[in-house]
Amino acid sequence: MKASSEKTRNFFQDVYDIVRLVPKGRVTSYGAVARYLGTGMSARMVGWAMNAAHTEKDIPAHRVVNSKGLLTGKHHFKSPNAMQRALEKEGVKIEKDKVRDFENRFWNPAKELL
DNA sequence: GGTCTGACCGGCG
DNA sequence: ACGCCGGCCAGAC
Repeated sequence: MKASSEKTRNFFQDVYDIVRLVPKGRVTSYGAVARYLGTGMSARMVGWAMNAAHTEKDIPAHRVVNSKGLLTGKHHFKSPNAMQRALEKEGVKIEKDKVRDFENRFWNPAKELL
């Protein structure tokens, strides 16, 4: 039986892996990743994992937004505009801190990684 | 070992 | 349309 510490470690690992798999020009939501991991409603954990991730790991956290397509995590980046700039650089248009055509740009791990 | 917070989500007034 | 509320999980003090 694996220790609970290893379990949590997998949780972070999974989040990193999924975010890394997000193709350019696509965005995903914390809730979507959370659901894919089976955490269900605990989408907050996903964002939390990101906080530790984007600083040291090469995680494109800028491709992860909330269910509304809002760049909620931009304030946690080196610069608040860094996230928006990164997304626009990849072809994602941002309008007032929210992703344009969010539903169209949405990348569902549970569906794409099916 | 108890308490608080956190890059969320969905529901309700 | 907007604001407030609880819920849920895991880590930090």
